[in-house]
Formats: sequence, structure tokens, C-alpha cells
Amino acid sequence: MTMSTTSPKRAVFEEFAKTAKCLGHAGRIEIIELLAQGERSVEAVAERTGMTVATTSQHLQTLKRAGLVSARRDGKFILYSVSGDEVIALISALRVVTEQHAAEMDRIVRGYFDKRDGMEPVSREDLLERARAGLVTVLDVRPADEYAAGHIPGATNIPLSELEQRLGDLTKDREIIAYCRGPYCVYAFEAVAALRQAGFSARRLKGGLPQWRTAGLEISRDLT
Amino acid sequence: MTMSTTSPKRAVFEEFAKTAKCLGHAGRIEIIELLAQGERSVEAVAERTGMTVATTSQHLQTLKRAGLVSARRDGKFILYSVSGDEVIALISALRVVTEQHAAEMDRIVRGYFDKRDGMEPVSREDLLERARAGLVTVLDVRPADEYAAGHIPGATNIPLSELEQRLGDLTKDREIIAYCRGPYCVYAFEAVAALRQAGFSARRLKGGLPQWRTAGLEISRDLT
DNA sequence: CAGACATTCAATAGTTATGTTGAATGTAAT
DNA sequence: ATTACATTCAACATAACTATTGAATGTCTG
Repeated sequence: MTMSTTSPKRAVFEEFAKTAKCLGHAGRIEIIELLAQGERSVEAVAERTGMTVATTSQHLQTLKRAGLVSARRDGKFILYSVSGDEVIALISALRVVTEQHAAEMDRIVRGYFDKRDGMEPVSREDLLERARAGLVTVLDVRPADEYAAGHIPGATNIPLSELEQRLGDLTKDREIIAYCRGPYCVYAFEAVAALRQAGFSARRLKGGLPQWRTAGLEISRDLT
Repeated sequence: MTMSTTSPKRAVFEEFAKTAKCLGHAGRIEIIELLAQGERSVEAVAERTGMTVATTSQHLQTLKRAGLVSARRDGKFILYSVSGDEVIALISALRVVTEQHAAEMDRIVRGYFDKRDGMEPVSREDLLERARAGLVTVLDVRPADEYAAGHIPGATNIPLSELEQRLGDLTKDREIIAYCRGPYCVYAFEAVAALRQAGFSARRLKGGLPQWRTAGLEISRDLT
């Protein structure tokens, strides 16, 4: 029953492996997470990640070959972006598995950040209780239009793309709880990482707005 | 703003990359898909994949180190199994991205199998119509207990683990449409691949039983 | 305890990935 | 055209991964 090395089945697995191999490099994952926030030029990516332009370009081409990112030309620049939501779902799944299973993860995160709060998300019940008591800032990091279409009551909206510039809008007095679209969305993860690096105490809501809605909890809406 | 090479952010990405690197090898992906069907000994995996026992053992240890598979001792044997459903979701996400984006994929699959039908799933509507006309065999490849708890009317149940031995139960006269738990379940993919290799005409249902249920379609149940 | 067997370890050679260099495209302005 | 600039290419040294071999470990059976 065992086929030769070039059995069709093996060839298919080989393709899967090629995709995975692309993600087997910290720099490339960082690039994808960056591009998940919006399209960027090679130089912009290089600057943000600290890699040289040539190296960045090569990584971007590797990602493009695997179909994970797409490129378009705009004048002198070539703008890269992630190819689709499935790619975001993929690295989210990667994140979930890594966080669940790699015990080292916890040690690294806890070593650098606050001892008490790791990457564990906050439950909806906890959020409601503490928000009512005024103990936390609820932060919606989705784009403004999605926020307008419906958000958790009392939540502040700062899209992830503007977070860095608007850190001054936030207070360090209360813990910040960030949320985005759902368990397969990276925005909240990114926001928490950025906020902690900036000295804030931050965690993310378990799930996202769709799950909040499903749980039958209240939603605010901006009238147009 | 650019931190040194050992910034906490980079360290986190490094962990993600470690997990992904594990999947960057066709043999290891094949192992995971095998173990997704049930726990197996090193030798059993080696035999099925055609790798030597030593090589298989090393791959299994790599997977274990990354938390993707777990091991337990049973007498002389060490039985490996996937660590959890998140792992299955991860490789399913990998599969989705690869199938969507890697153009090569199609060429490989179409080259080996029937020209007309690739990997595109069959819609619920198509399935219903053609099943009523007696044009297709609907195949439920989930474990027997899940089948008993609810299945598509008229579906035949052959759990994936028994499929190879029970190929004789199926007819080559009609196309076979396989389904399992849902878009994040690998069973149907596996079944279609196996059936095609055995000379059957086979495709998979888009989604799975939960989606069927959600769409408000009829479900049969075995009485206990 | 001795033998059989499943699995793992250690060392090695061949292969592949990575990041750096400096040069080569290709596009937009002068 | 010529210049400036963003990106890519090509080639190399270094590092990491892979499969093989034969030996070592640990568990059951008689």
C-alpha cells in the first residue's frame, strides 16, 4: 500500500508544508501581523521590523510565492497586503495553538510583562461587572465604521491603526480591556501587546463582538 | 522605536514560528492527519507513512515538543495522538489557505484525479437535489456515535477509520459525497482523497453537519 | 534474569534556509 | 535623457534541518 515518494497524497502534503514553512520564521509572522493592519511598502515594513530592506523584500517575496500576501504597484512603491481573511484565520489558529500548548510562551510573556496577568482573556461576565464598577476602560480597536455599526456600551473606539498616536487618550489608572471581531481576529492581541509595551495594564476580551451579541448582551449603536 | 533582536514582541513571534516550523514538513503533516483519526504507535505511523521508525520517532518528538501531539505509554507501545481540536483547526486553516492560494495545488490535484472535479465542495442545495434523484451516495465519515446522534437523511455511515476496509460497501456507479463535522474538520478531506485513490468519484459537502443543521435542513436520528 | 521488542539517542553527511553584500531593475521626477 | 529612489536580484558564508546508521534505553514475556 505504501506508495513511492511522489504519491499524489504526499504531493498535497508537500504543498501544505510549503505554506507552513513560510510561517516558520518570526520575521515573516511579524510582517503578516503588520500587513494585517493595512497595506505597506517594503521600506515601511523594513523600518517597523528592523530588518534591512533587501531582507524584507526577500521575505515578502517568499510570502507572495506562497499566496499569503499580495502586492500592487503604486508609483514608486510596491504595496503589500495580506491576501485574505483566511490568512488571518490561519495565523490566529497558530496563535491559539501556540498559546495553549507551548508552556514556554507563558514564561516569556510573564517575564517581560506584569506578573499577574498573562495572555488569558477576560470573560464577558467579568468585563460587565468591572465596567459597571468603573474599574476598567473598555477599548474597541476595530475600524470606526464597524464600531459605529454596533459596540459594547461605554466602549471607547480607537482603531488599531491609530492606537500608537492616541495613547494619550487613555489613562493608566484603570486596566484596559480590548476587544475586536472575534477569536479569529488579531486586532485585540496586537492592541494588548502595544499597550503593555507602552506601560499600560491591558487584557483582551474573550471572543469578540459577535460572541458578545450571541450571548445576548446589550449593544450600543451610533445613529447616523 | 526599533528594539533589539530579543524584544519581547520578537520572542513571542519566535514561539509562533516554532509551532509553524513543525508544520513545515510534509511528513509531519501526514503524521498529524493520521493521528487525527486516532492514537497510533510509532511503528504504526512509520508503516503508514513509509518512513523509517527512527525518522518517524524523531518527527513525533518534534511535534510533541511543540505541543501538537501528546504521548502515552501502553505496555511496550507509546501511543501518540493530537493534543486537541485547536491543532486540527490549525491544520484545517492551513489547508484552506493552501487550497485557496497555491495555484499549483490545483494542477497537482487535477493532474492525478478526475479532470472535472477538483477540490471544490458540493453545496447543500446540490446535494439535496441530486440525492433525491438517486444520483449520489451520501457518506457520513464521522464516528458511529456521532452519526447515531443525528445525520443527513439517507446518509451511509462509514467512519473514516474503517473506510479502507469497507470500500466494498460502496458503489462506483454513483458519485460519493462525503461530509463530517464542519469546515474545520479533516475527515471529509481525508475520505475524498482515499476514495479517489481507490478509483471512486468523490467530493465533499460544503461545511458539515452543524452547517446543515443551521441551514434548517432535515436531520435523521437513530432511536436508542 | 534473559531475550524479544518498541522506542529513543548520538553522530554524521547531505540538503536547504538565512542574511549580507553590491549590483541591477524599473518607475517618477527634473 | 538624466537623476533619484524603491525594490529586486545574484552570490556567498553561515546556520539549521533531515534522514541514516548503529547503539542504547526501557518494558514485557517466559
